[in-house]
Amino acid sequence: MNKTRTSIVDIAHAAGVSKSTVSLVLQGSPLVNEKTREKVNALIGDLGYVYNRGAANLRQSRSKIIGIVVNDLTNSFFAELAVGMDMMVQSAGYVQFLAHSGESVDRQREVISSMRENGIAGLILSPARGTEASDIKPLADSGIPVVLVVRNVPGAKVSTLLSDNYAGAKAAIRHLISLGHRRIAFMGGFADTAVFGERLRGYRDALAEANIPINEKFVIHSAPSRAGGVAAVERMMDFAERPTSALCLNDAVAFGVCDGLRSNNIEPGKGFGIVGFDDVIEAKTAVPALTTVSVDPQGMGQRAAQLVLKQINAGQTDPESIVTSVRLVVRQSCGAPVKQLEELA
Amino acid sequence: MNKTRTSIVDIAHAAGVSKSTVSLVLQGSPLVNEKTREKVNALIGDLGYVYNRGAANLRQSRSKIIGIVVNDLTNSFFAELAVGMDMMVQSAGYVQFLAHSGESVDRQREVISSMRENGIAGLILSPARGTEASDIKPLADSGIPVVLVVRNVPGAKVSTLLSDNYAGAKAAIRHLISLGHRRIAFMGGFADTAVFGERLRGYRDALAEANIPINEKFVIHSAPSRAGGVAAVERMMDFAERPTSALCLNDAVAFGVCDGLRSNNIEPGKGFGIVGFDDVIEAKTAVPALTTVSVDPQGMGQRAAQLVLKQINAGQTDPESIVTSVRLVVRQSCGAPVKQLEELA
DNA sequence: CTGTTAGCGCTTTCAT
DNA sequence: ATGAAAGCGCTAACAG
Repeated sequence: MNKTRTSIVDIAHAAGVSKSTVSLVLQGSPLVNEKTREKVNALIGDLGYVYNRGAANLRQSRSKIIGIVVNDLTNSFFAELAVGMDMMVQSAGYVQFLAHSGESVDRQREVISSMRENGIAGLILSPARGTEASDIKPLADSGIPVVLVVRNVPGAKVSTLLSDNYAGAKAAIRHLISLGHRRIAFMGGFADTAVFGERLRGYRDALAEANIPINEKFVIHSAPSRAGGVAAVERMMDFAERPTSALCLNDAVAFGVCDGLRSNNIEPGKGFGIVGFDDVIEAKTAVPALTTVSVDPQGMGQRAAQLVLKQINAGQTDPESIVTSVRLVVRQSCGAPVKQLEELA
Repeated sequence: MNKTRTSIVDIAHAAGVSKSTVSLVLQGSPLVNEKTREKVNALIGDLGYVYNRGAANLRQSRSKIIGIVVNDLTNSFFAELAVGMDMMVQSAGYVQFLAHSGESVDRQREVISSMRENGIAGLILSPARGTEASDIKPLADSGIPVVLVVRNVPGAKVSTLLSDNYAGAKAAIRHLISLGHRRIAFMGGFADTAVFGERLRGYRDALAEANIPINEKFVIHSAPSRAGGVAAVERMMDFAERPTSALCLNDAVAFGVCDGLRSNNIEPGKGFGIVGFDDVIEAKTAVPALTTVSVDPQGMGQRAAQLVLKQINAGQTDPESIVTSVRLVVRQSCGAPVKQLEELA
């Protein structure tokens, strides 16, 4: 209703004190007389005063706003990630600008610069595909902490949270072993990406750890796609001694493996154990029964938020630190998870 | 790096002009000499100046920030909603505080008040269950436009966007009719909620419109749940003349109907046409093949954003207006949509 | 076309 | 324990 919001001087005037005193009350300073404090607080309620954080920010030249840019909020993985961040940010008394880049680097650039103008104290970025170091350089250089999540940006000297592919693969294989499997394949992908290498290494080490000799034929290379999954199964069908289960490079491959098995009259989950890395590529399509390995997105979000907050409070970003190793969990999606080996058809 | 960001006076000084002139350049005023403008713009680039929108907001006592609070970002419906809002908000040159209340009214209250202190120009709220008019009253009273989406808050005198249940049901029935169906059931729910009434009315009117006599037995009441869907099918199996398709009260019922059909050896989508209202209750579980009627969440988000923006620009909220009727679309989820009647088994 | 001046609402020495 | 005064970075009259 009011043309101008009631301000600190309004209530100072009404209380017959100076605005400095009111400011002290607002900050909960112990220096102020109990009576004055009460009077002031009463007036604050009566006049419907609301603190103007923008003015305070200007004066102190710092803010309690953190920026979050997510490449695809539509993908439930990233939505969960955002929720995790939200939790930490709020409980630290901050607010967040949260924007969706839709995998557009242009959009992302605009949004980041807009957030910068609005005075964010830190930024968490789940980068759009194709993001370059130069996209975040100005921000980082100006002393605003930046934390990258989920995806790496080559050349960017900022803290980054990535999932631990090695540990994830290891966990998956241990899971299969614990269910009685010994002939376990690794399906999908080619040795041309870091991700493939890390996951395969986890596969090898977990098998070695269990004294299971590695059958090199069981590492079945194929396109890291649904079609690739089908192809891998076709390859496998020719083996004299077939695997009883597989770790798939990602969920797309896992879906393809399901397809391939079905067309060979094997029921996935029942006739063959599958664990897929959950990269949530196809999260929007129907999810078949599957056991997946994935990072806990909310947990990752929380950690990311904690990290920016820490850097903000530290007053300076230590741009060299590259953080990794997010805990991975084995979880079941709906339907048929991998069964004990004995129960398989 | 710099202790203090370079400001308008720094570049004014460097350019040998006054800060007012720089300000004018920043605002793209035509009053300023071409040469000066160029010089200033050059300096802006060189000195790495970034506009301090907070200061401007303070001076003008208005902001280009809008607040969005969503009850559950984890639910893909609301995530899409948020994305739709994001689109409009950004392209209008605004930024958004976006927070997740997790269905907690307390959390929601905190978040709203925090946003208020941070000077939002408007608020879009997808209210947590149990939200009361008093939760938004102070904001609205202070002249900040508030728009409610998806859920109503009784007693709140603010603009509200709800889905049009009547039109949705009508669209669904027309769709089934266009596929050749004439014996169409309405499954799930009891006549105790407004939603049920509206959807049933749409069902009736669409049938009437096509001169299809209504068979009251085809309105099969049951719990509005998955179990209720199963029950409805069981009931239907006893009919001498069975329906060939159904509109289900919501997706939960629709899933149950699928279950029920399968246990009677009827393949849903192939042997029986199903359209469900997509309330996205089970969006996080596997989605069976289904044709659904739902509001387009992104579209709804966009409309909500347009509405707040309009009210912000109008300079005053017209608190009486209650907007409804969001367009509903018939869409197919993955798998088997409803077939032409002739193709049914 | 450009400079001067006066704040926006708050915090923060520095006095008192 | 409280007040006076200066100033954060910007805009908006109003002069010139």
